[in-house]
Amino acid sequence: MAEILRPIGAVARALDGISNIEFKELELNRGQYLYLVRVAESPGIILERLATLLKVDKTTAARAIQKLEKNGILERRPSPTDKKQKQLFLTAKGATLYPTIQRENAYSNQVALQGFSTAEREQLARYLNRVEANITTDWLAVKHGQHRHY
Amino acid sequence: MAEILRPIGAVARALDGISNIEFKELELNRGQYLYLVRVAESPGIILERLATLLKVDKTTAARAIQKLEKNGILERRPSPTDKKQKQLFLTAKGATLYPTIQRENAYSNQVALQGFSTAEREQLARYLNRVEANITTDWLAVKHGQHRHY
DNA sequence: CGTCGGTTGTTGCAAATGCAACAAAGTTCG
DNA sequence: CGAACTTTGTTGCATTTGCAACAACCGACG
Repeated sequence: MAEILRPIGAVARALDGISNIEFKELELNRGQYLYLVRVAESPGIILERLATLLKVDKTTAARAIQKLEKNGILERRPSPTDKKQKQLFLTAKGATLYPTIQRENAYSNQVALQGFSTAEREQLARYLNRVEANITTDWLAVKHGQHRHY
Repeated sequence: MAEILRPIGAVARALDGISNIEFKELELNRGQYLYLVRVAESPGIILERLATLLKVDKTTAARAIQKLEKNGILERRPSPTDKKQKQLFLTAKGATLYPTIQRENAYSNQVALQGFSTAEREQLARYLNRVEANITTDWLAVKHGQHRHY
């Protein structure tokens, strides 16, 4: 059976490692760029949804967001419809960082896809979206305490 | 341009999160399973190579290995040919954990590839190996302090 | 031989990560 | 309504993670 776990893990760690090093000069700590871009693209998003999108623990996301808020990169506003929720928005300062992150990510994406034809790139993207959908179910289940039997 | 960074990151975090939760009952802490399987498959491997294979910082690998040694899961022996190097081997205890990890990983792999034909699975695996090769160069360069311009 | 660049491994910080356990607000349904 | 369950967010703790900086060894080249 074809094995995809290892290259996916290795590529993800490599790309994340590169980004973390490169974003130090933006004074972004490890992982923070992930949250920043998602808030930029979905203003008003809430913590729980962000954590689910990124597949990180909600407490991890909570603290990353606290840090970003303390550093003046994003702000939290109480949701008008649900007092539990806090909506997330970029500050002006945060908005200035977004294009740089995008440019870096686009570059890494391009490096990752070197030698791929347009058709291959699109096919790979479609495959990966299917894989993500496949694994999301199990991720949520295991996160919520369910046991898988194998 | 097709975007592959995000699904790769999300899938990797999801799979890693699942494995870490499931391997708690083997008394393996976060990430340790990665090192264990590689040592199982390449007895005598050294730290530096392990870190490069996994795309983690060598200090991270060093401490994971120290912990695994302390817990009696693997052992380090001085290399006969190079006094700098320490070769890694599983202990009997470590060897008993390997099949379980393999079974879990195979299951996750199968879940990830649900709905994929055999041909699609193989193609995706080939694509991912190409991506890994593409990104490894940049990862090594950035890790060694080089700047990319984009 | 000896020094000098590359390899391999280690500690010292500082920080992120995530499981438990909780709190508070919402929702469902008798 | 109101109790039970779910959603959303938070702290406490233990741990991993990784950049700097170092030390020891190797190998090549004058």
